[in-house]
Amino acid sequence: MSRYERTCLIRGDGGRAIRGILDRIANKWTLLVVATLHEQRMRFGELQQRIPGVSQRMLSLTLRHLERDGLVSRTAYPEVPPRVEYELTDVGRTLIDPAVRLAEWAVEHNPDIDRSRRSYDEHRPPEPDR
Amino acid sequence: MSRYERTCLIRGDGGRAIRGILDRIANKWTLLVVATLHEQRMRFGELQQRIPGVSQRMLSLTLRHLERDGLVSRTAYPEVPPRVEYELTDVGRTLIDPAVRLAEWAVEHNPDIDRSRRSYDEHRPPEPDR
DNA sequence: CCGCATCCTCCATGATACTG
DNA sequence: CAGTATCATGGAGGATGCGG
Repeated sequence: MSRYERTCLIRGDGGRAIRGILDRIANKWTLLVVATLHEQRMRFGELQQRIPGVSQRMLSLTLRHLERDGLVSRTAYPEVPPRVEYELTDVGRTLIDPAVRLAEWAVEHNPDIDRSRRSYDEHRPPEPDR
Repeated sequence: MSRYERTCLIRGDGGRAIRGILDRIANKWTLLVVATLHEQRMRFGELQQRIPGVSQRMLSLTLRHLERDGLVSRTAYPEVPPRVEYELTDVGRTLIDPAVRLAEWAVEHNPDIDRSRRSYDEHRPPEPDR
């Protein structure tokens, strides 16, 4: 794949494709939920315990978005007390791979980036006063 | 790499690494700028022409963030009128690969997701009135 | 030509409280 | 247990005008 072809995959159609997927995953919790569910199917409360810091509201919203996109399936059992289990769909599982690539990149280059930021901020000190 | 190890890359340290990289690239323009610069070094105005819809302000902000992170280098030529050229750094170029994976995933699965959304919205019609 | 300053709007996130 | 309802807030993004 040539350099030009690679950028076309990103820039194609004015970037609508890549933007669509970013709009989906580029929020605080989606990838964490997907990664957590990748280990095994799980109940709501279990998910909340395993994802430190997520609120009931945000977990609920995230799961519903994922369900709507067909990346997660939801199964409610008619019991008392209620039990609801979430599970990655086949499509949802395919998202793990590109997400892991991204995580690998992050882990590998975070030191470089942090260093660059410190250097940049040093040469252009932000508001001294105020 | 086992399934557990893969999720660890994403969930490790409570997801801080993946969140960091998402905070960087998960905005409207960053990946488009990186992909466009991947073809060749380029001036500000040329970038703006090649990225449909970007405003001067957002292009300027995006470029400065990328420069701060060390993904893009900026060269200003002391001429009149001013000329400024932007170019991916070595680190910046390494971002293309994971970004392309993501774009491939998007292109491949967008149809599935669109179908799922339509189906979901059909069975749960949103506010009929109002 | 390049790009910063200002003002404004909207949405994602979060805290809290309530319900089946 | 598994959510929804309500309210508050910060930051992303856009429009416009000025400045070197």
